[in-house]
Amino acid sequence: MTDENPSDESQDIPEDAGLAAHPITARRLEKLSEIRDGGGEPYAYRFDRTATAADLHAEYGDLQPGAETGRIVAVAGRVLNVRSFGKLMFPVLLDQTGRIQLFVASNTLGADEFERFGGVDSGDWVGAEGEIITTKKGELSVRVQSWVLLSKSLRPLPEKWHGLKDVERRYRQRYLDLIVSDEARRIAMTRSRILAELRKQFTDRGYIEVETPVLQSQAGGALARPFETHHNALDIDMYLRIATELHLKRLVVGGMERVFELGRIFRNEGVDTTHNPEFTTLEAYEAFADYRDIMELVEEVVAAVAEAATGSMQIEYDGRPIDFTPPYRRATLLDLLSEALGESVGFDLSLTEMRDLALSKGITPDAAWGKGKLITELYEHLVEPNLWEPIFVIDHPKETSPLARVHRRDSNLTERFELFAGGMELCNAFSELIDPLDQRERFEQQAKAKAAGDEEAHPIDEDFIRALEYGMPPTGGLGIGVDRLVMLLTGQSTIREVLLFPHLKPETSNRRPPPDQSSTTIG
RNA sequence: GGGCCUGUAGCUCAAUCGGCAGAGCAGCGGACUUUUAAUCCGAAGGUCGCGGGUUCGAUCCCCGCCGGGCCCA
Repeated sequence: MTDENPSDESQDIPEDAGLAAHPITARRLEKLSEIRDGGGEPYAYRFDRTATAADLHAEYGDLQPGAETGRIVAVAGRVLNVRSFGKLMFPVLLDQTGRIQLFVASNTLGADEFERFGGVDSGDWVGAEGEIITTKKGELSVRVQSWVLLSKSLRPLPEKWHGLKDVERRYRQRYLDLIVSDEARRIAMTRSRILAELRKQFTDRGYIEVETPVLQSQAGGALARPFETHHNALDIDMYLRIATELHLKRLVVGGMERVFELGRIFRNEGVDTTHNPEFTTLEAYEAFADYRDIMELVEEVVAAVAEAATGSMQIEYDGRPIDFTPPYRRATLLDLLSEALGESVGFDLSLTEMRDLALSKGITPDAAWGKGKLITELYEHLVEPNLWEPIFVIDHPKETSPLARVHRRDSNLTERFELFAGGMELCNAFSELIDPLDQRERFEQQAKAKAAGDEEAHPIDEDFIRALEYGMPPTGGLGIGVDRLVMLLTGQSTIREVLLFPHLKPETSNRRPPPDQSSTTIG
């Protein structure tokens, strides 16, 4: 969304006048003019790089101190800091692959070029060409024979040793975080590898990757509040999707037997360490499969992704080991609950008995809750917090699973599973509900809840029912919470660390007081 | 939504039981041809998040607001 309101105070970071107002940035503006006055260009158009930092360390990492290779390379990167001596400088360059030191000597470069290099500030982008050598102390370096300023930096970098600690600024100005934090770069790279491996796993199995609408006139496929927006030309309210489920299933109806979508969804709810308003899911649907087939699929995919991300199926999270080697334990929700309670619980209990049980565990049941909801609440309170090793929790109550197919052996239950690991729900999957008449009934129940004030209740999607009426093959479906998977595999305890740009409240200026309402004139 | 913590120099952090706000690093000036947080000398650098109140005097106490973190619902 763009904000065209010119009176908005979002521009609290000083532009030109502000940079001139502070000695550090003023000096850099001055250098910028000096470069231009001397006929130089502080912002280059391109540079021919012949080696990255990682290339050099891989090829020449074991040279002895004082080595000369005779090989000339051109490197490029951001100057992190410059250790400067009288006629020598040791700038450290950072590129996407890592660091490489430059060796800048007056007698190699010539007095004039050496002096010009003296004007380089930390943060500047520089390209340099020279021989690969090691210094007396053995540091692999490029002995600069020629260099070019690629981009002048006008702001100082955070301190080299402590880096950027201010969590808020690390999120708001992720570019700075990426410059100074190896960990921030590592997480970003690992996330990319995880996404790539997920894609590979599904495409290798014959799944077709598709894209379905983000903007919808009705948001379905999950129980959540959507973001609302408006289509001006059509003059209709629209919603951002809260799931990709219903469109993907339409595609299965259309005969696309294996489809998946890896994409962003949006839920209008609170923000905490595991929730961001927009997040990434992978949903996959496979015709002729049931939830047991999907469990096998998930085991293989998760294990492969763990291996791709960390190099191993055994990882550590929050100081505790997790082993992603298949197969994973499978247990029904009712068995797990019974185990936690020390007594057998099931739908044979009366509603009253179950409400009393809930009350005795500190849960205050809502009048509208049926047995299924009570069981789910008890399970969430007593079982979920203790799940750690990968486990498939299976056969959830029908009442709390409006999109899953009824269990073939128990009409109170559905054929559904959730994969838990490291205390987090990673996947949710079902034998999909393909009976259009059953689906309509489920929707109608949701409509009643909605009428009763449940804002997260599912709307009736007539076209989806119509699609089912044309006939959907038996299908197993799956949703993976990609951000949580990334958290687990990168060892992060908050979702904000695995999102490059996590949601934060807008930054507002505190430089000026808010407009005085009494003096505001409204036309 | 509730509780606790938090915002001070470019960065990382001190301090002031209410009385001229400090350090390290960075930056600036100087010395230095092999550094690895280089070292040494010197001079600088502040809207103490924003607004109000109490007070002779507020960065500190009180109220409100804004942002952030953690825990709980």
